[in-house]
Amino acid sequence: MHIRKLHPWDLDTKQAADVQRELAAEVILTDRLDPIEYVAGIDVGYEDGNTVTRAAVAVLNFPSLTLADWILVKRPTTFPYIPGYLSFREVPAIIDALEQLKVTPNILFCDGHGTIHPRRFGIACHLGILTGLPAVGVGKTPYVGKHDPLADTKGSWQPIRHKEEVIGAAVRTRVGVKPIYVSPGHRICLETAISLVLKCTLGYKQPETTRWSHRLASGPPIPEEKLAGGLTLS
DNA sequence: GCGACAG
DNA sequence: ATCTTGTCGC
Repeated sequence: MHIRKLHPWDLDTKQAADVQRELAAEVILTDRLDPIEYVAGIDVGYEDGNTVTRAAVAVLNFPSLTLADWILVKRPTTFPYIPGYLSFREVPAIIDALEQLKVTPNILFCDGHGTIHPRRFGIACHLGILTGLPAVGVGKTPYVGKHDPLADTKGSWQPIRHKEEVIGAAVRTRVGVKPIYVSPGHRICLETAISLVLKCTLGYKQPETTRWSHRLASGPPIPEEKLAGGLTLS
């Protein structure tokens, strides 16, 4: 798939913030989805004391959630982790991975936030704008904003507000477990994003997309036969 | 000025 | 993110 090159990556935080404010204006927060046949999970891991970045993408058939395609790429780490600028550290490697995919996904599920961000431009928004694809942010911990307590039932959720604005939601995907944080990245509204995340979630806290990509990016090497295709995470 | 701070 | 022991529950 082809990805737009809208700006350089070797920027300081001042310049990066300008890029974020500029591109945030392009983000679409209403549904402009194509029929969903493939859902991609994206995650990044690190090796060798953070000097090597590993970007993984797992494309699952929807709604069966079996593996349709996957890719894992490694490249030198070029940007430090700075809250608010995660995409400048992880997106370059993710782009390398997406370009090598054989199956083009209809939507991207990113490990990290979308509009749950100081400037409303988290990594899911950045990937959505660069690829032009619908994108959703799926985070494990809160970042900015507050929300009321969640009911302890599967599927319950509460809006997250920041500066008089609803920017995402805390979603309980499993009883007795802390919620995950969902926010739109691009071409999708919050309610649809939550619904889709729940449809991709089976018996675990994280949706299957995240579980696959996380295992590829951070887990031990996976035997070829286990990745042959059409399989379910075990 | 002080505290908080996605992965 | 990564490292890493012990512990609780199905």
